[in-house]
Amino acid sequence: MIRVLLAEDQGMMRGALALLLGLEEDIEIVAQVPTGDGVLPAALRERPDVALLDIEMPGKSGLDAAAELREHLPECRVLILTTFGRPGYLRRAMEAGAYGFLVKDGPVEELAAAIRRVLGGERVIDPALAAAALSTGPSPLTDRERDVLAAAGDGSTIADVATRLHLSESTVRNYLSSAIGKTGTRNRIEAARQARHNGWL
Amino acid sequence: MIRVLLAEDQGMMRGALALLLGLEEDIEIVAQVPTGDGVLPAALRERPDVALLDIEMPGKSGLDAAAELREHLPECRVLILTTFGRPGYLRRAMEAGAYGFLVKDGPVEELAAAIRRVLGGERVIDPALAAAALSTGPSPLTDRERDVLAAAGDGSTIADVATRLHLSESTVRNYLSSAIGKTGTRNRIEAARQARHNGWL
DNA sequence: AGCACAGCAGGACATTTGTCCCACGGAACC
DNA sequence: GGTTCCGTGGGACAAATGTCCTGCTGTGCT
Repeated sequence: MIRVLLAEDQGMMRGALALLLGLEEDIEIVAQVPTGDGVLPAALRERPDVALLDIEMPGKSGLDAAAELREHLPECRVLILTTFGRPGYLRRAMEAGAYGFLVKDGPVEELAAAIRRVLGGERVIDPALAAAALSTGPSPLTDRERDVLAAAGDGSTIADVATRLHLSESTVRNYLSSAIGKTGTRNRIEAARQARHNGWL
Repeated sequence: MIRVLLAEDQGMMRGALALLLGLEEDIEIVAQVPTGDGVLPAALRERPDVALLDIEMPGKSGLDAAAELREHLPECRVLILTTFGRPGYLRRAMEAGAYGFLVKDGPVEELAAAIRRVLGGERVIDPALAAAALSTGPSPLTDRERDVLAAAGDGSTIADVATRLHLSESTVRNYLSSAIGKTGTRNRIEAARQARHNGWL
């Protein structure tokens, strides 16, 4: 029996996947968690063979959870399952020690197959996505540029961001300008969109 | 047998739901479509009893598809299934003649139950969501304000929007200013966020 | 006929945003 | 010891944005 932990915030998706995987004779869902923070405790308790992690979740992201798992439960194989095939996500997933990266667009049959392959030590990655990740390259943004861009992307003014990050307005302007330059966009909104699209935030 | 049409763009979700509903003894998935445009043709061909429609899909939205169904196949009951419980979505779903409105957060068991209830002529709506929809009120935006806000919310400049909508820059500025005022926000980005959040776009 | 309101457009003005300078301290890497 | 980044700030300036006003048309309602 392959013991699987399932982390996914959307109730219906989580329930459907659990039910579905439960139908496989060799797979057993030993834990279901709806948040990123719940992953490590549940994993330490249940010791699953494979962790199936969504990225966008309340609390910690699935990528952060993957990094935690590698540190505290390295024998547990991580399989990322996400809505968005962002190049930066794939890159970060690999850096966090994930064994596989699936997008939710594919057919469901892929899922059980991927779990088995990952358990066998194989890497499971959509080739097209891998190519995109390589051609996009790593994020050109520095840490602070990323922070500022993330904080400014929701319509906050420069003054807001400065207050929130304890920076001067000048500094915020400078980081934004630099982020806009590096992303080749025309303003902070496009820059934030672009960065988000690439999985850089 | 309840004949169900399933429209959902995300492959894994669609597959999982189809499999799941197929397990129910009284439910049969007679069509699966990944786009809004595919709904009506498939419905006319298969004559389902219930149409289970996602809202955010490529092509037509599920809300538009619901309106089409009411016109061309009024005996088919529409059940909206969406990720986002936006007040404006619920309002528009009701106006489009939907019988039920479910968010994907709930448990999967809800789904089959909702299908049966909708077929029985019952309305299925999350009470909390209904309250939110009523308290939020209808969209205060005029058609053009909505168009302009939607076109400007992605980082486009005023000049871009003016060109795209064949308006003068002055007009675009005026609509934006008015939309910002009506939403009680500070700039176009916040206004667009707010409007999107309420399901007004 | 009168009124309100949507759609459209222009002008004037203040504020915000984006760009390009400069500067300083610290860390990392020769 | 020098060089090159990053993080942090300031100032000056141009461009974009947001506000407020005026004006015109058409439609619908009373």
